[in-house]
Amino acid sequence: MATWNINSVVRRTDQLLDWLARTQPDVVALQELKATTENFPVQAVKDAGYRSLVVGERSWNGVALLSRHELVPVIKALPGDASDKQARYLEAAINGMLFACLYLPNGNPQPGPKFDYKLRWFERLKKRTAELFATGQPVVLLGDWNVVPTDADIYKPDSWRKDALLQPESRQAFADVLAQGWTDAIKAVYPDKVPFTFWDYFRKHWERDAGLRIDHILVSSALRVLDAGVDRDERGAEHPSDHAPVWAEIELAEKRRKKPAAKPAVKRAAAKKSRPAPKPSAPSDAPLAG
DNA sequence: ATGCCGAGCATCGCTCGA
Repeated sequence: MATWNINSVVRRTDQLLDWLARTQPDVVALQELKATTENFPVQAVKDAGYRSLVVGERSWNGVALLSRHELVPVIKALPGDASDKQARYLEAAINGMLFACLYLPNGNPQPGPKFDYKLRWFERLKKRTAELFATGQPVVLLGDWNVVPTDADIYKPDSWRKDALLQPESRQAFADVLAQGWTDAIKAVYPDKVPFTFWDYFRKHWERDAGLRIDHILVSSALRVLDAGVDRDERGAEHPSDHAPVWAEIELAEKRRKKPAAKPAVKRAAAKKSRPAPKPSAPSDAPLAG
């Protein structure tokens, strides 16, 4: 499975199709479609082997879930404020698991009404994720969280200190979600030095690997993370999104008791940890996504 | 303090993103 803030699905349909064909994730969460539901490339995605569930919006926002398997809609908006019409949240059931695709408000400039909206949205999200975790069912939260969780998740924290993504309130809200019991998939695989997921278009930040980690995959306690990573090559492509896809391989936690033998996927994850993070120009890790 | 880049559109100048 994977999550990708694609920054216009119309502008980058070809890149999306190439990436799907190459990496073949089972489930994909997309954010910042910048397209209405009608303008989403449903047929091209279908031809690539994926069903799609889209909550679009003209010009801004927009989220979608793609799946190779049957995809049952659960909710198409974050509960808690019927007046909030921004297309930022979507849940679907796939293969007995629940997938939530979220695009958390950016919140800049800060302070101000946009930051207030971000924090209110986060409070609504915390309620929903607490409900989902409490079911004990396998649940995955994927998306652009617009939060740099700690100073270790950004190239140079002091240069972004006033940004909404680094504010103590934003970080506390993210920590509150994690404290419900979720596992941060990237952090689980890279406990020491995490890979970045976003590099803005300015000042050759990509070329300098001056990035941020703001796209996150959180899994519930019914699931176990086998491996995870970032498809950095997509950020180095022609006319790229400013975000790279983040992927994770998971399995049901109960499987561990049934199959105690070591799995190759686990070995691969262990080997990956011992390597230094690749440079932007280096080929990305094998982009297999469960 | 600002623009830097890139995308959408009520398009050639603004808003938004992060």
